[in-house]
Amino acid sequence: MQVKNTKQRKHIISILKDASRPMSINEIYDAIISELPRIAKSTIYRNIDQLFEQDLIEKHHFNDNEIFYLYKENNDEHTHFIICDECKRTYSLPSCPIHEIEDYIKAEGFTIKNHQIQITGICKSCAYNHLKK
Amino acid sequence: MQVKNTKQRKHIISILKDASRPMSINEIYDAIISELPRIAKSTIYRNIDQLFEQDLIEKHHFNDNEIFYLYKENNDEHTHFIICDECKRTYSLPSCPIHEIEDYIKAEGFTIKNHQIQITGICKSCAYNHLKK
DNA sequence: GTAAGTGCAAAATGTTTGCATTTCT
DNA sequence: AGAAATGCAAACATTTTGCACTTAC
Repeated sequence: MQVKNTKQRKHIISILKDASRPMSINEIYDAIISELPRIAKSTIYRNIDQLFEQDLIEKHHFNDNEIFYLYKENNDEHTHFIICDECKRTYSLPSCPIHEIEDYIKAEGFTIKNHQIQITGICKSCAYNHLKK
Repeated sequence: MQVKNTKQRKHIISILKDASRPMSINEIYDAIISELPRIAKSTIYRNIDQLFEQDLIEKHHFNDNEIFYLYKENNDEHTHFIICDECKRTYSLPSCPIHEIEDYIKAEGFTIKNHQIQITGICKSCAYNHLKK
């Protein structure tokens, strides 16, 4: 099945590429609607599904039901992030912790397709600000 | 606000306590329906919300929208899970990969409050079923 | 007795699907 | 021209809400 490079698709990709953080369907929709006022949300769903199938984007779950999508190219070195609950700044991890247990998982006959890590807490500078108060 | 120990609540808690893996709303519903045929799903939603507020259960997201709930008491040893994209069965990890990098994170002055891991893929038996076809 | 919780139905959300039409190639 | 994608509306699925009734305390 051949993928066609429609203007809707181009817009969606360009929005995801420009984003420095994972975006939800609604955020993508809001970002695109001014340029393509007639775009249907189903078009975004279908494109997102396709981009995921093509392994061009990754899914990120944060708090609740909403799923956020990140263009993989923007996460080349396979970085994971820790997020400060207060200032929402992200800090990257020096390595992928999953790597450590990959062999075990493989040995169990499980093939990893995807993985995600969320670490939240309080960063150094927010903790410091607390002390000052 | 006082929490009442209704039979619905007791059943939900007992199902979660008996479960060795995180369960979805539908799984809880299916497990309970034979004993309480008139229970409404909204009752389960409301109880789950309450249990979460009370910090008795934790939420686990895997790849798609469904959220799975695990009784905290059952996860004392701090287990993480991997889930098969196909059969949705969960398998537990032998150790917490975050532990490995905890020292690094602490050294950076970051205090971890919470963390989550999602690993998805295809399990041994689903892969085997593919081969047979 | 009273506040909290339940069941039910309806509403609100979020996602998917069918189909006629349009757009890429 | 033909396959793939779109927009729209309707279908589906999931979660939340309003309300009269029931239950735990």
